[in-house]
Amino acid sequence: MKLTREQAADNRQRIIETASRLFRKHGFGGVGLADLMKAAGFTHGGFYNHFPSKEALAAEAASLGLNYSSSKLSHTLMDERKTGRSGLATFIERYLSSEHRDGRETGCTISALACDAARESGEIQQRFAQGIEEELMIFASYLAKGSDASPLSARARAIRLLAESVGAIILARAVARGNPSLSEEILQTSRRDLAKKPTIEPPRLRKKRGPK
Amino acid sequence: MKLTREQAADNRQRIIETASRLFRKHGFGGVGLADLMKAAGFTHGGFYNHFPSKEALAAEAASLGLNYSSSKLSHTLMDERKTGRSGLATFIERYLSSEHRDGRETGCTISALACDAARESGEIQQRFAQGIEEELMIFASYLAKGSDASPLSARARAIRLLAESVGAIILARAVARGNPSLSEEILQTSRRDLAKKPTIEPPRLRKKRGPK
DNA sequence: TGTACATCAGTGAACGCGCGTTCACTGATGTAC
DNA sequence: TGTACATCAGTGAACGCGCGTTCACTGATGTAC
Repeated sequence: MKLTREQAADNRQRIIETASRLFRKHGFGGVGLADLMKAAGFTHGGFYNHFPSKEALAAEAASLGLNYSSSKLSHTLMDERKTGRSGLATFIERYLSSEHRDGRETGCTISALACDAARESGEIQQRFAQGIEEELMIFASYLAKGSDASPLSARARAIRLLAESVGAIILARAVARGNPSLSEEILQTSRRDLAKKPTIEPPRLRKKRGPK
Repeated sequence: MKLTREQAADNRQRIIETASRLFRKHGFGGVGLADLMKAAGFTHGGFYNHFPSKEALAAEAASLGLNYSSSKLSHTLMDERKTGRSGLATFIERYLSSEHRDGRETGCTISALACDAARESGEIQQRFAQGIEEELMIFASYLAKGSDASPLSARARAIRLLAESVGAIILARAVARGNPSLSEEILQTSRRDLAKKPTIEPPRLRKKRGPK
């Protein structure tokens, strides 16, 4: 029952794609290989024809998800020329939506698995580092364009933007079924305020409240 | 070998404290009850004398960790009267330190377990919601004090502050062993820029770069 | 206050189950001649 | 181009292991009288 090389490569890819989705949904430890292979349409014995270990698959699956997110982010930001709408605003609206909160399986790999990655091997952390670095560069290049901010400052703003986006959606997910209105509030607040470029934000009145 | 009620209650508390540490380090699924009970100094058979299930312990352990964080945060912010240093600056410096990044076991429960909580039951998510709400109120009350910002705005700023803090340390942890310098950069950038109150941040020069 | 007994937090062995991994086997593909 | 054989991606059963949970048992505590 040997397959053509092409078919075998396709099957391998299908396993990675399935793993990428299931790991995002349940965590690296939350899916067994048997279920995973079944979801991809195979029996679980054949797993080791493609990968040396579950961890190796986890690394590939992480990379796949991270790469997909990067290219999607890049397109979202660049599309502002077509749509005439701020690419950053579009990103924020989508990323901090309740659909994205409820759709870990098909959403951002960083927000779905960053906590798990903290407990994983250096190999997996390297994949995350590459994915995060890629997204930071995309954000920084976008932020540097059309402003006189130095590249350094654009880089710093990219880091803060990613940190707040990831942090907000993780918080919203952590309370989604425990306090839905708090979850919505977190998303709404972040959506509303992240879209404001910090530099456009009007300086607050400094009328100081006297001591006592 | 029955114990006094007081001793039994102490033992129960010791199990929760041990669980709180180990869950933060390894995740809810990353620690077995046998290891957990052993770490607390017991054989694992006695677990069900104290808790109906592992999940029930997870909920108690989450609450314990979250309550501890809240009271620590409250003290850090209030201590600025004694230390003469901005309580917020002290918090940020500690929270986004490499020590905290490397010390999940004794650090913030939200940043250690928020991703896991997203996959857990409503019961555990309720505990997280309570803990997060508590921290938001502490931040908001601090931010509202000594400024003329409306309570609404203080609340919004509290949400963003928590989101960015949590997001930054989670990102830093996800790449700590895969790209240590990126991890440091994320912490440093967030430390440096989060400490600036957004309103104090000087408006950027608007000298616009001409098209082309 | 003293005695008899129920309580219950411990111990340690056992339960079934699902895990990651291994293995013998299959049979169409790809290759050597 | 045709034949003989090695390759290898599948299948499905099995491996040891650790998991959460259960259970019979222990014996000092706490209680009823």
